[in-house]
Amino acid sequence: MNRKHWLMKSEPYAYSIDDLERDGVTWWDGVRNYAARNLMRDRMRIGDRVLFYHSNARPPGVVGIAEVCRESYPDHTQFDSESKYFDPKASPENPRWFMVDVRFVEKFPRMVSLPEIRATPKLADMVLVNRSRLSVQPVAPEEYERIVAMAGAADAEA
DNA sequence: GCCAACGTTGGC
DNA sequence: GCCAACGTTGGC
Repeated sequence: MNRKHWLMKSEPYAYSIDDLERDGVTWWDGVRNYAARNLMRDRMRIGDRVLFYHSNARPPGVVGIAEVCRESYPDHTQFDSESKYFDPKASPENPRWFMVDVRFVEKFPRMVSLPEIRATPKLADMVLVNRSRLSVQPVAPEEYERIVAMAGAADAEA
């Protein structure tokens, strides 16, 4: 299977891995960055694995795994004038922002923190380390497997 | 709470 | 199309 790997950031105060475990599935609304949008819209496929990252946490880090379970469709919050994600330039006929759905796979036995990731030479090329602001980003297969191993998790690919 | 990095907007 | 001003992300 040609599964790809991603990392998606969420502030745990807004939506945490525990929220995803409770909900089972969630839509990934609110992405308003073109590079991140393009990855969701054009590249993400059902079955791709997602490292779930808690940003703005102390410490920040990867806390679990999710899986893409619905491919890109318009993010409805762009049409909602009450939403903080409202985009007046978007319309249902001409949507600008897209999202995917992700399904809970597992919560790690322990977080793999950003300081640990930075301290791991084989993770030095991660987008996370080099382009800190991208909230949806690709992860190399070997990076994914290393982080799963560092978390003491069962092999999520098995 | 600060602020560096960097993405976006808009005037020209 | 450039680039200055501005806004946001996110680590610390």
